[in-house]
Amino acid sequence: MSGQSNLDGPGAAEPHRPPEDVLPEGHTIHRLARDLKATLGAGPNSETVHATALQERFSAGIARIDGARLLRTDAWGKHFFAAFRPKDAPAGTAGIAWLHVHLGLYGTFVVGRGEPPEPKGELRLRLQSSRGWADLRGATACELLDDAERNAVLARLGQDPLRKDADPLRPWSKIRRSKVALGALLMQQDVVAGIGNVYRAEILFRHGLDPFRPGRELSQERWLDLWNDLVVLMRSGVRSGRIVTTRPADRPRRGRVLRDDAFYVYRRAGLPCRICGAPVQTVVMAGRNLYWCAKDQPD
DNA sequence: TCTGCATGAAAAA
DNA sequence: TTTTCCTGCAGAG
Repeated sequence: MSGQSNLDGPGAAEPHRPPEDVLPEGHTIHRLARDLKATLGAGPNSETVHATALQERFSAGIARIDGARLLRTDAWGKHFFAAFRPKDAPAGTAGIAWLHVHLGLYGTFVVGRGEPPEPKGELRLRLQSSRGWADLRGATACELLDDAERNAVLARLGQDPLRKDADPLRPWSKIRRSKVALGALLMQQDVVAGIGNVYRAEILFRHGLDPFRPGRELSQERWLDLWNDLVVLMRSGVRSGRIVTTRPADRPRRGRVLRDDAFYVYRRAGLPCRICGAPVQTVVMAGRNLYWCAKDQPD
């Protein structure tokens, strides 16, 4: 759970509980970038933002963006960036300070309008304007970067299906030569940025692909099919704030998708496959639990 | 109350 | 490949 916003519901100023089924992968971070900008306000003439680092150990230098103007927000894969112009910085692009956040496994960045709730628990960073607030907890990375340092982070990342200018042939040039299993390749952020353990399992199922098959045995046509599907699924994830990969025809109930119906194989070890009824398999691959159906993923 | 596990990734070995 | 780190929750007892 993380990167949620409560912009959609009524009473948005109230502290809210995140939906149980929010699983932060790349879509969460893109949604966060959008919500944070909309909530705090961003641009060259926007009001300044109050930044409070409540765990200085993880937030060295954050004081520099206290009273700074938020210019814009951005996401690449699972990395969140916010551009600030500090009070003492000259006009132009020089002196821009980038807040870089990576939520890791436990991080949450909760955004809300109106007055923020009383800070409690392990609050790491709070951003606040007259319009709203954003509270960060538990993130792996929370730091200020200059342009060069930000570029170094971006240089380590592969193409992000959620970015309009993403080129699927760039990851393909790695995959087509790789002996590494497809299920491991998809988790490598320098191949495709933003896929996490849920999208990995689900996209392989949707395309009938054997997670153990080496990348180089995949055809370009099937790779592009997979990529295009990823774009659709992840964009839907940004809109709804949750991951749903099952097709309506494969769900037992109509209406709002229940958590139990949202996935084909993720966390369904031992349960019957929605298509063939065979038990869903699980094994640790690339350090994470992989789920798949041996019968429906033969290729 | 205690334990283990979870959406991640860097460091250590 | 294994360990480590950050937090919150569910399930066991």
